[in-house]
Amino acid sequence: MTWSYEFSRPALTVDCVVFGLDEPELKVLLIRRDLKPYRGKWALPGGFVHVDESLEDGARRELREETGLERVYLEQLYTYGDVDRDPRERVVTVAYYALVKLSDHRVVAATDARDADWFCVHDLPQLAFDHSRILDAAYHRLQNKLRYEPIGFELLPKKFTLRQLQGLYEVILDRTLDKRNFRKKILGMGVLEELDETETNVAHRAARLYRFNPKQYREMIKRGVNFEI
Amino acid sequence: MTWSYEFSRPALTVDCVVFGLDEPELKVLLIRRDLKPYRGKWALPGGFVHVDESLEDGARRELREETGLERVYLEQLYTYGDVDRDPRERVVTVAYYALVKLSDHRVVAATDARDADWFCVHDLPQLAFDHSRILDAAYHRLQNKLRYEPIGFELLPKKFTLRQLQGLYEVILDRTLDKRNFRKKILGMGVLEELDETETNVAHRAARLYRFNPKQYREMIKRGVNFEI
DNA sequence: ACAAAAGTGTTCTTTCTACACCCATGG
DNA sequence: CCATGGGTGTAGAAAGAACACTTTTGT
Repeated sequence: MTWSYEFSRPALTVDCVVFGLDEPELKVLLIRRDLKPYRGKWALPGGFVHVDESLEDGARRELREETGLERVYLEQLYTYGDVDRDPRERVVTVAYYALVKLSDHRVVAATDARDADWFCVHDLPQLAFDHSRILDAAYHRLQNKLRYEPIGFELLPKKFTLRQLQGLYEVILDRTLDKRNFRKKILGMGVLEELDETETNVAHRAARLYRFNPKQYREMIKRGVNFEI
Repeated sequence: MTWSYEFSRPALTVDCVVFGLDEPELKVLLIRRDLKPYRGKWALPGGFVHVDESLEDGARRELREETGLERVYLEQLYTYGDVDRDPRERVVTVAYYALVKLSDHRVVAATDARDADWFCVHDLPQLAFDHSRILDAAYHRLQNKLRYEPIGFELLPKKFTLRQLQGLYEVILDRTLDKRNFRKKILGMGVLEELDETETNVAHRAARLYRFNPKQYREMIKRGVNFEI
């Protein structure tokens, strides 16, 4: 461990894969680059880490600056450090993924006079740098994590129907689920609060609304039961 | 994304949590610091990332330089970037964990005239920096990963008994397993090759030796079956 | 012959999977 | 009254958990 190469450090950035549910589709927020390498190509929101902010703070700051998003679920994904992943110079990036409630964040784009847009996870444009690879990893992580942690609720409005929840699982896991088994399982865990409210403005029987109860979830964990769909 | 702070980049290091099985104990390899902050304290092997090497290459180089270990199983764990995690200056570290066959690497210490030693995972000294936190995270990752990926074999000699394998799972998962159910499950997966050899030098009936077959494992994955203990 | 660990099946319980009809509501 | 999705239970299959004795070998 020496200090000798002090003058040639890799640069450090953060990049965020932002997922949003635009029922019935799962989408990702991308930004069109207006700078030199890959100019005009779509890329993940992100940027350089400041020397006086933590990695997560940096990721949140970049999200705010580039997309206007705040207070989202954010989790570190992986760190990418191939020597030639940026043609300009050595850049190591710490990738995060975020889950946002599109219901709360309808208007997102162009905050920074930049071109930003939501793309279907299964119909993505070519991306700058190694961002496709990062996005793939984020999607796989989301698929895995969804199965044993209650992160799906981060993508739905606070009040939702069981049908919405099931649709969310189906689109992310990319397979159909049995309606009765799904309801049995999720209700059996006792982490959903049944509300005295139903959907409105639907041309058929209105579905009951539910709310995720994090307190009940934590108690369930303490009991040693684990969330799993 | 600007280039304006070019002159104040965080430093970038890699640190490795090296696990080894010293039957019946799970151990971790630590190095005693001989430099300024936390001098004399135990720490994870690691050091600065060179500008012309990938993160994983850096981790492997540091492992070689500080512990003499080569060709080990290595996987990225998490990146730690709290602003004050190093008292000298801003240092972001990409943590890896490694699994080594102690049978192949009996002699490890002092390669670099440094003090290195193996410690029981459940009886660790105070560590420098935030290394305790990193080690905890690595141990949890190992516990989780062990349950659904065949990484345990990285800690055993090529030929091993079912008892050794079970002991490995028990010490890492920190609970006892039923012998018959364990054998049924692991043999039922068809990824172990039964050898025509048995233990030697034991004061009781000698157990049969087995070998992990990665090819059979890959075929099992292709069939959509998943490894899970 | 004894100590020490190897090796081996069955039963019960729990969880998972597959599957079809009536109901409520809005148009 | 009809179209649309909401809501509900059961039976069979598979997986998981609990459990005890005989065999082999070295000393």
